[in-house]
Amino acid sequence: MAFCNKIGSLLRHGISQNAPSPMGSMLNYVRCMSSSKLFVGGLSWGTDDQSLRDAFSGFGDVVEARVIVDRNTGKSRGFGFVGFSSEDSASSALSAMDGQDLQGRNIRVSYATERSFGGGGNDGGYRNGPREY
DNA sequence: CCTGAGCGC
Repeated sequence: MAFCNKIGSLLRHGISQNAPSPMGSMLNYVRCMSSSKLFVGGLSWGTDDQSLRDAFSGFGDVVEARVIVDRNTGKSRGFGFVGFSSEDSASSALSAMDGQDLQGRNIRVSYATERSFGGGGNDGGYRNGPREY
């Protein structure tokens, strides 16, 4: 998995030798399993989980497909996540659906920053500079 | 009701 090096480099770009919080440092260090998860942005307001999964299910086995909605209003935020069973399917779907049209809107597909480590320690502030168009 | 950057508790 050569992707780990690339993603790891991107993630390590935001940390120094010292980390303010121990848990936060762990979040930064171990993040090597996001190779099969995709972040889909620029979705239409009417796009839901099923539509997202149906759109990506043709490129591989979609393990997880979720459109993020606001917790307060319950409205669609316009972006979602798609998890594949293999990296090959993920990369295939990424190159195939990135910048394409979905439900009348141009979507942006990129590797997602796996949240993992759920618990309450919310650092926030990391970004995957995927590609400079 | 309009909206359009952005990473799921």
